Amino acid sequence: MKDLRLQRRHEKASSQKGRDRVQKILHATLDLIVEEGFSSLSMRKIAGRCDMTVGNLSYYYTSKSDLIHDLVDSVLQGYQDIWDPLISDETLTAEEKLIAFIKLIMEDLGTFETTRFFPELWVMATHDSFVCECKMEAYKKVRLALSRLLKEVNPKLTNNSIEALSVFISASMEGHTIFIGYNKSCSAYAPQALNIAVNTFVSIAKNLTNEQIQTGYCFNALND
Amino acid sequence: MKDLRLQRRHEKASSQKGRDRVQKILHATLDLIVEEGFSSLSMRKIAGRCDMTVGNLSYYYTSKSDLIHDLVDSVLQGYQDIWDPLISDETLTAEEKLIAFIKLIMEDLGTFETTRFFPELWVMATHDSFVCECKMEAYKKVRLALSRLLKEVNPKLTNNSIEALSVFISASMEGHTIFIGYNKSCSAYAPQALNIAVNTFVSIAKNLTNEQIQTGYCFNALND
Amino acid sequence: MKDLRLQRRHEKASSQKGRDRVQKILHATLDLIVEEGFSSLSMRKIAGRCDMTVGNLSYYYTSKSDLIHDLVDSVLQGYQDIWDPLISDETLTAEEKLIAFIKLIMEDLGTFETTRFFPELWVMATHDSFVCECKMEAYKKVRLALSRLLKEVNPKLTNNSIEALSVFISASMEGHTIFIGYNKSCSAYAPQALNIAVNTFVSIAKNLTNEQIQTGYCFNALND
Amino acid sequence: MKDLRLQRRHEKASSQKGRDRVQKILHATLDLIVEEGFSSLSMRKIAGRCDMTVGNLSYYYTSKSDLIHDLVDSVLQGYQDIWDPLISDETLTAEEKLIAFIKLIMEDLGTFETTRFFPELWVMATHDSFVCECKMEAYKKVRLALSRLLKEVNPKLTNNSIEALSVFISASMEGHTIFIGYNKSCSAYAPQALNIAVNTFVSIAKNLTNEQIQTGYCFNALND
DNA sequence: AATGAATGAGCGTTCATTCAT
DNA sequence: TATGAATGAACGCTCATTCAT
Repeated sequence: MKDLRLQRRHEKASSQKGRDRVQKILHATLDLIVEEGFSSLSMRKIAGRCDMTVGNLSYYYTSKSDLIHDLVDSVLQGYQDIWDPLISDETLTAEEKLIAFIKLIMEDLGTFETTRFFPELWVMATHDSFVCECKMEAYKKVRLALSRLLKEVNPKLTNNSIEALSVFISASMEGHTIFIGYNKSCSAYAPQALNIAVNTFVSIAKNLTNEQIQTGYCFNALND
Repeated sequence: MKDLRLQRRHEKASSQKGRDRVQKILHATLDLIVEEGFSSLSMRKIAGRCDMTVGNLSYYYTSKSDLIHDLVDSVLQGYQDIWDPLISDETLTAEEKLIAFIKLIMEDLGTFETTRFFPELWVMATHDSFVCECKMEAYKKVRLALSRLLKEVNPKLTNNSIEALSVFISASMEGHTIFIGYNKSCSAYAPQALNIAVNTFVSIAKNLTNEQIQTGYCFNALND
Repeated sequence: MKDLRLQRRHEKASSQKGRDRVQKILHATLDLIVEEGFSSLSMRKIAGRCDMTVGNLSYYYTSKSDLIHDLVDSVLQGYQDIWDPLISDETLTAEEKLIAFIKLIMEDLGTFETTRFFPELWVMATHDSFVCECKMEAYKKVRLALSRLLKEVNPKLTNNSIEALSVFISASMEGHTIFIGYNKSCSAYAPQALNIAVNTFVSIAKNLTNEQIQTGYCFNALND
Repeated sequence: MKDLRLQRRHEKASSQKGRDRVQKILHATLDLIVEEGFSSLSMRKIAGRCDMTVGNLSYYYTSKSDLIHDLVDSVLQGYQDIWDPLISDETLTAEEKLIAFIKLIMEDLGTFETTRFFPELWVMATHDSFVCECKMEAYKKVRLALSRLLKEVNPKLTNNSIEALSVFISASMEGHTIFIGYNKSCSAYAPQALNIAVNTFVSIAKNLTNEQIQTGYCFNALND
């Protein structure tokens, strides 16, 4: 996630210095989460990374959860900024966009930051309703974009089927984080996994029927 | 994960009382991780749940990580115990086993404990090499079982393709934890996701070619 | 050790309040070691003596050993500050300085703080390399000063003999700590011990030969 | 102190097994003190060294201080057993015994166990009256033996002068522990220190006058 | 004689937070 | 804006001791 911009509209970010400080804090926090995990994150460590005192850090963020919330919001917005141009690219067909989107996500999830950040996010979201909200919103946007593409590719599917398919494709891609993510045990299979993903997702987008999605498994339904 | 048995061969488990205590500790620990998350787990909380003193808890587990390791090992073994009978069931064909296995996992991942435990496990594994080892071993066994079934279903695939497919299917299923897991935002789509999963995984198991897996996406490759 | 000044150049000693606090902490720590021994010293006791919380104490000294090291360094420097003026006093002859130095040390070792602190230091040094280093350095300086005086008093001695003599005199004096130190069982003999020490050390400084030091005991060697 | 025998007349030492156990405990305790210091000694560590449980250790020694007291008593008695034969050896003159005694002590203090144990003893004695009593008694016996020899060597000295001289010689020798003891910074000077000690102590035993001891330093008193 | 189990206090350390300056 | 200082609670862990069996 090289291009991740943590741009905040923080209240203390009125002056240039304030904006810089907030940026520094957010980057330091993200780095620490990604390197050492959320569970060992502390205000002291963040302040240390920024060469500031704890007291001063408290000036910018009244509480730890304030900071976490701002960070999560900011990081997820950063991803949004990467996806958006692709989704709204009018030079591509729906299928091309679908393939490009799959590639984008599957490749991003192999980067160090994404591999480390998202599992932390999933856990944080379980125990923090604000983070949960942010996470849900972000994933919802992904599914919405996906749904639009799927609808175009296979107009016969009902809205419910489309949405179910979006969930399946999103979930399947995200799941790869912990298998072919950065330095994970199956990283070697990342290229093949991408191939399988593209082939599979495009194929089911085109061929899966409402009946298969809603009623269950019909032997040989897909391949005759 | 209703049947999860945390049976430990702990050194202090020589007497009945010792064995009971260890069981109680492991269950309390699992409950706490599942309810409040690993990052807020403390020896004091565990001891409190077991109506024992911290000192006494320390008698059974010298260190917190000792306890965590025993727990993780124990929980993952519990899953093994659920999968094993199915994998070795000789009354079913490979395809039937594959379908049953997919169902087993997709349904289990909707239970409260699994939904909560696994994301915590993924995070723990990132920062604890023993937990990482356990996790990898457990997933490896799943992929091994999967690979055997896939080989039977589609003997034309090379070992590398088989393994890549195992990774893809495992990852795709695991990914559903955070979407259709217990009380997650897409839980309503759990039945459809299962249908899609079964249809999709069986289909790609049968029809995907080595070329598609190894070389990339060929337009219309799957559906003509 | 009445004049012992625990002047620290501690990082937290930038403001007056910080400097005062650090002083208070060091004094409290020294007092506790001297009264109750190093083995029963605790951060809580130190904080209690200073009317501060443990948390605040930790603000000044990140770890217990940090504090101990600063203390030891500081105390030993304090002794240095007492000896130095005497050693460099140009109004006295070497013999007069030697006598004055012996008196200074033998009398100091009868004070409560010295009697109690040094045995603790010897033990600490055995199990803490930093303390060991400090101790060695301090004693080395004493022997160096002693060696210079001895060389002047008896120029015929080789450097090795001089140093051996310094070791002997230092060791002999230090050993009195546990016999004629404050409230020790032989405190009553302190005046006589001082007399013997002065007479003996001056005598051997003047009369001992390289041969006696290097080769061993020659009957009647000293007294004819 | 290779020959150190820790022979106890412990109440539990009625049976052979009981005696063996007590021996094992005492040796383990001494080893731990010598290796890691009294301040880090714990019942657990002792029990561990003896391959017994804490509970069983408590059967032999009701409390930690019980054990320490028994150990100290036992160790000091062990030294006594080494000195006694020399002191009562009737084939030697007083001066020869004096020299032998000095050598015995100065050489013993270079052994690992003595170097480590005695400083710990000095510190323990400061904060434990029983240990203090034991230590005083042991040193008293040394001084008594020394006094007898000194009286023979120099009958003109008054009892007070004799005792003062004993204190001086004892203290001087003991002080060498922390300078030329096992692995100490001046260990290289051990041979010379022994030479100086023998020459010096024999010389002052023969030549020091009551006046020098009681009244102070008279210039050139010793050497004309 | 020996074990396993338990207690309760204490340890050094880290923490988020607060606040005067 | 920024610092230094302080609090009070919690952390994982070790300890001597006790006691039923």
